[in-house]
Amino acid sequence: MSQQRQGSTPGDAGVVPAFPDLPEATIARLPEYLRALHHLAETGAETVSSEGLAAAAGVNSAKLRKDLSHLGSYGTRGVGYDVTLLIDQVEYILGLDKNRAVCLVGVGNLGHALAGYAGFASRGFRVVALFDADQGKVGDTVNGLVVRHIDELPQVAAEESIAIGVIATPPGSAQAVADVLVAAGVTSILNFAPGVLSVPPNVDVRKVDLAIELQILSFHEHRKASLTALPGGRSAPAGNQEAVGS
Amino acid sequence: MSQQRQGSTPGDAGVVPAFPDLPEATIARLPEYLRALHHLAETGAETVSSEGLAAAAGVNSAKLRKDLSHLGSYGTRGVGYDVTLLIDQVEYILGLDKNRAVCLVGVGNLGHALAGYAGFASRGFRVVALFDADQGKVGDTVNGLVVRHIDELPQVAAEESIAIGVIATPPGSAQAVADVLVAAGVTSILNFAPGVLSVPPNVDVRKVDLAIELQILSFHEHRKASLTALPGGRSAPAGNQEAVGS
DNA sequence: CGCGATTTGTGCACGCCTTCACAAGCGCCT
DNA sequence: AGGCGCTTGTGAAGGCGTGCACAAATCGCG
Repeated sequence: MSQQRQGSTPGDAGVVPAFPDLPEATIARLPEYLRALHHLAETGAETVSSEGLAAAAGVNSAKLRKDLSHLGSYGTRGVGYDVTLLIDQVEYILGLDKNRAVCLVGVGNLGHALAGYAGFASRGFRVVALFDADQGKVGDTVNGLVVRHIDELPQVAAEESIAIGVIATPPGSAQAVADVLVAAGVTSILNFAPGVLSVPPNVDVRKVDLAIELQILSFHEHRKASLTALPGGRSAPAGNQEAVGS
Repeated sequence: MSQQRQGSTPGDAGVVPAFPDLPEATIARLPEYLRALHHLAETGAETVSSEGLAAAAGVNSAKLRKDLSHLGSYGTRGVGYDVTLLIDQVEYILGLDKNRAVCLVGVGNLGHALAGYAGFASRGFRVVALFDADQGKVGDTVNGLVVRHIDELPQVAAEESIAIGVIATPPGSAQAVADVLVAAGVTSILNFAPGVLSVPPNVDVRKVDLAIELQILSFHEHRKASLTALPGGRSAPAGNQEAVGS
């Protein structure tokens, strides 16, 4: 899955959450449902069946029904789900009704692209500040935002009440940046740098490693190649003799 | 998990794979182990214990041992794992011993960054061709590569024997690009465009949606906020009366 | 007003994955 | 050469997620 997850602040034991504790797998699919719902709303659909929404989101209809049932009963039997009602409900659960401020650290190759990524703004996230440790980049304007030095992060984070930080630095700087973010009160981090981040248990970290995705695809290429080589009849690549040999 | 997965070509039933069919969860972790191993090798370590490698990769030691046991016995009891031997073995399994050619379609904001992403080259992937449908971008040079028109994709893919394609186009163009890639013989696709791709069952698709990651973090922010609101004693956000009401 | 068509919500079983706990094996020290 | 400590590899148990299949519920029509 290529992401870290942290504990769930069991500090004040005894106080029951009073918040729908959805399965992680369901949470990970809600954004996909939301995207499909917005697409349906644009085409003027009033209601959707679980079958239709499931197809639009690329999942099984039974899975979708079970996922949605976890947030309550928002469908009508015999009819389907009210599109706009469901959109509101999913956005509420995901906390997207509040416009969330995000800061980005590391205005390199990737950070530059992330700062201008339209998909963030269109889904309720505002990138409100850019930081970098390189004085040569401080002062540059990227997508209408001025790059500030990372030393200003604590002050800016407090002013703008930033709760989510994105790390797009080289691997060597990632842990130090994470420490600064945590010290500044950031409680959610999206990390694009390879490697494992160490953070306090109340901070959530999600990791996206672009190279890992390619490596997983490479494995499947390898598997497919070794499969088609045998029945196909071309020269098989000598199996795995030099690799399996003890 | 936010990714699609396709069937496993059960066409020629009866022919046994003769390839270690690892659990998907294990495969997804192998790249992380590999990165940790390379890091250890750079520091001059000869061997690692499962405990040490697990810590470096951010997982449980029992999980790591079970994962590695699926590829065979490459550890020595009482000592640990030979770092270089394990690197070779994991790279062989992932198919990284062959230098894999990758093409990238969509040289926009994100595509520009991906074309220059150092993490690809450093892990055995060569971006050998860039494509775009916009004539205004065709001819530009990005990271030493000339952007070609997408109509040239089939020819170039055949010449360079490209098996992996990366889609970094706007959502509306993603399906059309996927169709072109599949027709050109590409059998693995890494898709950065939001939405569901429809491809033949022998093609593997992995999806990375940057906004989805933020939305998942937003959910956890929402959850954490609603948890600390109750015991803390500030004004609770009125529960979910307008949301739960039928 | 009742009936049938349709679709949601869910109990249940199955399979995958994780985690624990421990036997088996290896090297080192005496 | 023997024993001791350390580490791997794995059997078993538990938990989580998926998918099936069906009862419950709603709408529309006659």
